[in-house]
Amino acid sequence: MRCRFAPSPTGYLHVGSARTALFNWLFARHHGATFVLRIEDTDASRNQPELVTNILDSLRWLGLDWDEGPYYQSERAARHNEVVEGLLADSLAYVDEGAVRLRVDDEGTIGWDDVIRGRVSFERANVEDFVIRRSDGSPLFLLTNVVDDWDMGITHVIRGEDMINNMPKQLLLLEALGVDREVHYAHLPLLVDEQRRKLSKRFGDVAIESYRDRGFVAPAMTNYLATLGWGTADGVEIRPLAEIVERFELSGVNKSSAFFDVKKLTHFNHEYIRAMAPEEFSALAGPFAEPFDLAALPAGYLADIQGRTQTFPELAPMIDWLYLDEPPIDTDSWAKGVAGNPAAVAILDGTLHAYADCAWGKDELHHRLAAVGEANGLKLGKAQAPVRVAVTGRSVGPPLFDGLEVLGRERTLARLRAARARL
RNA sequence: GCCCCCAUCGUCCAGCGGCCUAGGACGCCGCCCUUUCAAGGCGGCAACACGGGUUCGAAUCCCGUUGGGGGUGCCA
Repeated sequence: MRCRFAPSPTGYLHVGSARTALFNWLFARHHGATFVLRIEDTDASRNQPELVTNILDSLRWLGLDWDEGPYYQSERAARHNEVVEGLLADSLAYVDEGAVRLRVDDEGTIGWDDVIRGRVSFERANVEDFVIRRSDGSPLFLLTNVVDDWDMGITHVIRGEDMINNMPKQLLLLEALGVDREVHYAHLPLLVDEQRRKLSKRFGDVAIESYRDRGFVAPAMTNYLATLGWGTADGVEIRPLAEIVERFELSGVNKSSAFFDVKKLTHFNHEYIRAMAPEEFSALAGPFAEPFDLAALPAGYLADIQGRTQTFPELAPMIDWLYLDEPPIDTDSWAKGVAGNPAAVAILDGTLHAYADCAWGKDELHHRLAAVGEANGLKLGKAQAPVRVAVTGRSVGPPLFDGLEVLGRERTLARLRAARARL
C-alpha cells in the first residue's frame, strides 16, 4: 500500500495541510504502507521554491517522516505532456483556443466508494469539458495529480474534503487513460474556524511554524491534530503517537468538519510540558526564557515552573524579576496588593525586620513571613501578597520563598524598602 | 444559480437498533486543598436540528425540510 502527501509550495505548511499529512502518515505507519512526499509545483507563477524548505522543516518538526521523495512535479513535465499528447491522439481530448480540454460525455454518472463517506457520485452532464493543459503548454493540477498518483503507484489517496469536487474530473481522466488499478479514496473532514469556514489566514496563525514559535511542542500538536475528526472508544485523547498509530483506522474517521480550538491545543501542550523530563524541559524552554537563565535556577523551583507552563512564552514573566535590577511592577498588582492594601505598611515593615538577619533559606523565610502575618492577624495567603508584589512586581507567580532564596537577602531587602518608600 | 458534502453538549470525540434517564475531554461555574496563580480532588451547567416513516424498540436505518460548509479558474 502506498499513500502520499502532495502539498503545493504556495504558502507555509498550514494546520489543515499538516492534519492531512498526519493522517496519511498515521495510515502508512499503521499499515506498514509507504508514505510518499510530492511537491506539486506546476504553477510557476505562484510557486515560491523557498517555501518548500519551510514545508519540509515543518513536517520534520512534527515528526512526520516520509519514505520516498520529495518528488517534484515540475520535473515530470515531459511525462505529463506525453499523456496529453496521447489523449489528443486518441481524440479523447481536443484543442480549444490553445489549451487542451478533455472530452466529457453527458450520459450516466461517475462515482466512487469513499473510505470515509461511502458512495459519492456525480452526473456526467454536470461536468464540463475541462482544461488539462494551458495554452502556454503547461499541464494543470487535475492532470498532473492523477498521472503522478498513477505513476507512483499510489493505492490510497487521503486528502481534504474540498477535493471531493475534483473527483469526477480525476475519475474521468483515469477512465480516459484506461487505467484499471483499484485506488481507494478517503476525503477527510475540513478543519474550520469559529465561523465554521475552512481554516485560512483569516483565522490568524495557521502556519505550523508559528505554533512552534509561540511555544507549542510538536507532540502536543500532532496529538491534538489527531483528535480532530478521529477518536477512540475509550475516550482517551492524550496518548503517545505510537499508540495513536496502533489504533488509527481510516474507517474510523468522521465525516463532519472540526473546529481547530487553540484553547484545547493549549491544554494538550500543558500536559505534554508537565510530563517532560526536567532535562528536556530545560532544553526546549531555555531559548524561550532568554535572556533570563532558566538553567541557573534550583531544580525544585524549576520543576514548579515547568508544571505551570502551558506555552513557553509564559516563562519570561515568571522569572524575569530574578534577573532584572528592578522588579517589573505591574500596576494592577501594585494597586491591589500594596497601594490599596491597608495591611501593606505593617507587613512590609514587619518583613523588613524579620528578614534582616535570619538564615536565608526558603523554609526560614516562609516561617518568618507567616509569623509577621500572624502578628497582624493575617493568614499567610494574605500576608505574602504585598511582599510578592514588592519583590516580584506581580501578584501571581511561582512559589515565593524559593524565589526569594534565589534573589538573596540584599536585593530582597532593597526591594521591600523601595516599596515601603513609595507608600 | 448549479453540483457535492455534512448535521450528538459552546467546542472536540464516544455511541455504529435495545447497555442512553446519551458517556469522556476542553472551556465555563461552584466547593475542597493551598503561599498567590496554576496543578490536583469533588460537584455542577450543557446536546441527539426539525418533520415523517421503518421497527416490538431509533441518537443510531430510510425520506423530506431546515441549517451549515465545500466547489464552481487556462489555482492547487
